[in-house]
Amino acid sequence: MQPTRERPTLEAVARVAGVSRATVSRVVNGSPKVAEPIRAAVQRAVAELGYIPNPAARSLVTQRTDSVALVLPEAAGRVFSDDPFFPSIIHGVSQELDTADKQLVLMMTNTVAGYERVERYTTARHVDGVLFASTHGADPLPGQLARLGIPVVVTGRPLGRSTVPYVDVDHVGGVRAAVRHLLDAGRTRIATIAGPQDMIAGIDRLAGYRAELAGSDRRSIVAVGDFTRESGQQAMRQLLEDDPLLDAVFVASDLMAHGALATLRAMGRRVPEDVAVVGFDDFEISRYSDPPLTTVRQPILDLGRELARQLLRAIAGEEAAPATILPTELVVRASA
Amino acid sequence: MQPTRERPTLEAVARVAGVSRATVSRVVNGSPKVAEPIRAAVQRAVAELGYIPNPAARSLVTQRTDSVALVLPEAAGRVFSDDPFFPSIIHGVSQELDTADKQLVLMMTNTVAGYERVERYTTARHVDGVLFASTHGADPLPGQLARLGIPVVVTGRPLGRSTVPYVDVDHVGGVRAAVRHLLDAGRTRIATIAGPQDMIAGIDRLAGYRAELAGSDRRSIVAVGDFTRESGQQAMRQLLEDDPLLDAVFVASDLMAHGALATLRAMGRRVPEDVAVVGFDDFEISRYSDPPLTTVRQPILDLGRELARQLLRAIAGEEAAPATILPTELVVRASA
DNA sequence: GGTGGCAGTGAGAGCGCTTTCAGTCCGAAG
DNA sequence: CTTCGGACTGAAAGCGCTCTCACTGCCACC
Repeated sequence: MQPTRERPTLEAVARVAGVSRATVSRVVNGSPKVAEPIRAAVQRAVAELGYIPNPAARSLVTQRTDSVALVLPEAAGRVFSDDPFFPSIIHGVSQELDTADKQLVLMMTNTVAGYERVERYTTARHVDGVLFASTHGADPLPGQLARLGIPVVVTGRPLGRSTVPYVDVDHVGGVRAAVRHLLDAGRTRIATIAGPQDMIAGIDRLAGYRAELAGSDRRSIVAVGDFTRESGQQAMRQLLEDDPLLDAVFVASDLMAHGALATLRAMGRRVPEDVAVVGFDDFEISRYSDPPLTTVRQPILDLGRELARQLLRAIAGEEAAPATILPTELVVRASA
Repeated sequence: MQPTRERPTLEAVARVAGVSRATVSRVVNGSPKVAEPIRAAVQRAVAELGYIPNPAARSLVTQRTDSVALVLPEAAGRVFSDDPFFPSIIHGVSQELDTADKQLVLMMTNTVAGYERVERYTTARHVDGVLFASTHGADPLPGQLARLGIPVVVTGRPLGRSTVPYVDVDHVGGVRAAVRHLLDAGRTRIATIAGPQDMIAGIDRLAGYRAELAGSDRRSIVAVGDFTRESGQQAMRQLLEDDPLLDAVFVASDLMAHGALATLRAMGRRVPEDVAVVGFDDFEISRYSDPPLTTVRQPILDLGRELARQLLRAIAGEEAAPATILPTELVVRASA
């Protein structure tokens, strides 16, 4: 429409303020070595012209972009159906980045092509650092970028030996508390619906279940799901078939727990009278299920924030902690 | 760590290929006017050096950034608790942007400071265009940016007279179908839980309810919520108090509908025998409620995609459609 | 055998900013 | 009254890329 009014440049501001470009630059970037009256004059000129620095020009010379990428695997529907995990991560990351005045570039991938795009984009130094959330298996990209000297932080302890800094929650501790709760309540046949065994969250939660059970004389009864509601439904059926007399089940995710609840209801089991159920996540929805779900709370928002914080630290050149573990906590409601 | 190996520049590639920078630039950008043998030589050099163009340098001269911003209001918890609306929008936008090889910069705001950041960032031409999702009331920023000549598209018909292009769903049509369904089933006292009246979605859905009811001899019974589960619970109590004999309720969002379901259960009403309930959204969760929720499906993913598509069109200089309306559809399940 | 025209290529001028590096100007010290 | 140092300021060199414009061959045409 409008002939896009010329955006003022440093040059223009310098002219108006009667100083050199260098001085304006110093004022804009808050250098301390500018005399007060001149600083004021420049600021007046900046305000008058509505000057805003051109980010491209700036990053061309500074080699910084003041933005970071958050890479999410766009795994089969999981990402954004009704699983609030990624949204919370995004939210947390965004909050933290805001305070540092950095931009958030979101990248979702599943296809090989998309993967390559991420690689190109990040190695092109289009961003100052990269965050990876919830990668399956042993993803090589984080390590690869790290080796190129690009700051990287991932969620979840990496599988295999990787030296990439990560942030995770205390899966094992949370699960053990959950299973202990079940044991303390006198439950004798405690089953579990585990998560995918190519993700650290799935692996660790199963390990926690086994570890706590090992201290008792109960045997383990295991079915595996993929964190989705359907898989929880399915796995619960399996479990009931394997041991019709089970009286408790620890489910490795809230969504699967809700699936399990549905199956139990369909099979005529009362919760918690016949079967106690404990989940893992503490999603909002679990406060409203019937019955409300006892679950292990993991601080996902904080996970996102911590993730960003560590990356910012690395970008600033500080040594990032190689590992940060956030606490989990059992939230007791009606289901167990 | 590693002394960040020098990234090769155009210059380096030109030297290796034995041509000028201009020619390399042409090859990299796919200009057709380069002789085949030279093109091949350049491509070989590019591959050999692992050359990736510096985006900052490029956008400094082209005035393009190949990225667009998506602005979300970080309204009181709503954004990312367990409401999959924004996640779906993001997902849709992201998909469409991917195919155009553009980057997605996510910006969340609620504070005035954040708002100003968005303004600075977007007017600094840090992005090629801006998408706004679900703004409350008559937000001035979209119009303001549009006036600066920056491509903008918003979700939801803007309140007030604004000329900003928008994408929305057919709220009224969907609601009318829902209410008609209730009427056809012989329900006589049909109430509604409306959404916030400072959002077009809230306004239009209430209008649809009134419009359809106007064709019958039924009177309207209205309570207002804010799209959250809690407000739905609350509003349902209100409604039951206002008219203990109501036998149906159209709820303007699925989350509120689930709240209403909880209240109805608590008050001893059977659904759908005593009270029929219809929601609006068709979130994943509504397939699993007890009973499964009859609801109006709105294609949120498509909304996001269309949003991005319109913006890309505008960025490409094509005339964007001033308004795009996506269809809604009644999905009948057990609750009505 | 000129003259045009065209396809392909290269030189060079920036895009708007940061950052040395070399002053300039003063007050303090000798 | 020099001399020095400190505190500022400005000139200018790029950062890596695109794109105009001029130029070189070459072929077609009269």
